[in-house]
Amino acid sequence: MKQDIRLSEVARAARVSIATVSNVINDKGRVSTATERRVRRAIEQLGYAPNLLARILKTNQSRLIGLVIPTARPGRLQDNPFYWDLLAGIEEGARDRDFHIILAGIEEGDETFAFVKERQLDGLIYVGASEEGGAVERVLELGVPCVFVDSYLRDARLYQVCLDDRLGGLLATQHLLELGHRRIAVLPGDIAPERLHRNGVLQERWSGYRLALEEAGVGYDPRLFMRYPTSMEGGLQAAAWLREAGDVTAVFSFSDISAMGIVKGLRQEGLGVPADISVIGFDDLCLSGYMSPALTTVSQNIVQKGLAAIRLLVDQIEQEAGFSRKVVLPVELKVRETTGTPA
Amino acid sequence: MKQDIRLSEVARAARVSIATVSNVINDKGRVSTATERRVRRAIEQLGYAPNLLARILKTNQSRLIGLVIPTARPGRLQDNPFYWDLLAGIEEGARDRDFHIILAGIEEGDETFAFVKERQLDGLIYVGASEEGGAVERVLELGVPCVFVDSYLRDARLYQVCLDDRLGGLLATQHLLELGHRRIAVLPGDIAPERLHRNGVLQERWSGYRLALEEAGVGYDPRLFMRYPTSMEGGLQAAAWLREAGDVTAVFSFSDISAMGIVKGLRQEGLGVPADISVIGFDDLCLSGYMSPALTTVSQNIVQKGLAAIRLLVDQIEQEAGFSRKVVLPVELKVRETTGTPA
DNA sequence: TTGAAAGCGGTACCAC
DNA sequence: GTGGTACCGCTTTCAA
Repeated sequence: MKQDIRLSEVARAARVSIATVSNVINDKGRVSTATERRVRRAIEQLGYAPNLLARILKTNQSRLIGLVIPTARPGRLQDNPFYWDLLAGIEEGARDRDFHIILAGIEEGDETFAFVKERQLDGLIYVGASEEGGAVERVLELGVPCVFVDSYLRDARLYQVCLDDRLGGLLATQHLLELGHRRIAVLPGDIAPERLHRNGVLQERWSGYRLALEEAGVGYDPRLFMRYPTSMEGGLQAAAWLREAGDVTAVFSFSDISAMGIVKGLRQEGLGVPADISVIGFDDLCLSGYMSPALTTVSQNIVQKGLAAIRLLVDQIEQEAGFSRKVVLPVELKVRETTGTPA
Repeated sequence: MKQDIRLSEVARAARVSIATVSNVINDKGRVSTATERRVRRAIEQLGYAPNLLARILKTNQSRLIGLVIPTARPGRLQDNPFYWDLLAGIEEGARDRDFHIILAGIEEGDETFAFVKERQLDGLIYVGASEEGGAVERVLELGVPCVFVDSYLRDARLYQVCLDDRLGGLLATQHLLELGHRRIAVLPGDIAPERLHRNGVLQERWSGYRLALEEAGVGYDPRLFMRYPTSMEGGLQAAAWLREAGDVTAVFSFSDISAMGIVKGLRQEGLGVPADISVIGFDDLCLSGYMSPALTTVSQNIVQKGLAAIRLLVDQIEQEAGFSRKVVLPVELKVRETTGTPA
């Protein structure tokens, strides 16, 4: 659709030059009150809306932020309602600061990020980036402000938003220990123990788990390390394994979604939660508190996460150097119904 | 960030005019194979990416679609994971057709939709529009292709994607009737019976409910009409009411999210599901099948919904007039664990 | 205070 | 086939 009304027509209607109209629109000041009023009325009457594209072409500021989300990674987006909350926070924050969000689902392997230059994006929020595959390097090469959310990046120069994951791991494990559990299985996700250190988030939660164990003088048993995908399905598989294990009385899942699967699976196998096995998750999805039984979990404010990401990004874009490149959000233990004293 | 490499530099490197480079880029044909190769190599070597904004300014085609989502309406977005699935479908469809999605959370009351003209959007997908407040009229005035998803619009000229809601209502109710239930409560949402006709989706599901009752020769009792918000919280309230009602043996909730709340609430009140009361929902969220007990529901393919919306929109944008303005997606009854024979 | 005019980076028409 | 050039709609010097 073509521009129906443009600057020149407003100018004609107000009997001034286009430069003056432009000055009025951008509040440049140097316009007499009388003319300004004339111009504003003309704008009003004609229902003029400026063409941002033309403006961007000139100013190189698109006020457009790309939200980069790897798709088709099993156990991530499609399966995890977590992302909806995050998105809500990001959109809201962007709107408040007069930015728009452009959605970019990508295949991490072969994405060139051409759209960033093509559409002159002001910045990027990259959710769940991984260090592998080189996608992150390619993004950085673009030279565009970028914030990584829930990514597993060890480079301290990058802007990141994450949680106090270690504390979360600690709190969850301590809670189970205090209840009297000693055989506490752990489900980080679909990852081998020796690769845990490459994944910041999981590594931290893991450290918290180990730390709590140590403080309590409980030895760590590597056989209690489970490896299943971060999804409802993965939780189901973990439940089957738990049943075989026999002596495990509690599980710490690093995500609510798989914790839900575990609870579901355990019950299907005829085991009681928390009667036979206690389950604790991580995330506190909007649904977690409403399950039956309600899930005990480590809570994070996901909407806050989105807001923080936007803030960090906009500060970069507008050169307002923030103090820190990494925002660490707090966690909170929410004790509900899936944990109890061991049988 | 300023354009690092532009057409003119590619032209210089390839020793041709910018017009020729443009012709190569846009596959206009009229270029000799030799020059084309030279140009392509220059593009490659310089890492040139065209500036879409400049192109759009000239061609008026932004290949950008606005996804309009009313925010802050309780019981909608924030609370309902449903939208995440929808979004995934829309983004995927858009990507396949080389469009990008720009997210626009709006307050339905006072949104002017200025961003549509400002950013020269090619089209709009409006999720959950309501006939009230005049937002729809304002959108239509823009003269931009538009598709309404899950909106309650009676104007047959509008492009819409929805479900076979009536069939869904019919199937759900028939299922309960066949199990032997006679006192079947219904929870459409936070809406009065006399206003139901203004809301296409709910009205249709309602018709299905009434129809099934009629076919089975079961009289309709208006006291079984519940009115609570479409959210987990609303379901909880409904559960409290059900307990008071006493003789109700089954409930049909028009959304999974409130059905989950009902199940949760009922159990808290000490009632068994489905032992005392059967519950059936509508949506089939990704989590619904994994709850304990798993929710019986009317299933819709939400991702398909997103894809259909994009198709309908792109057909409009590219003038490929489709047959029909309204796409009605199928529903399917998924019998799981929350329904059974009455006590 | 106001206006004329030179771009921003492309597209497309029209000569050659 | 190829190149010159007039726009697209706005911002921004620089003069008047």
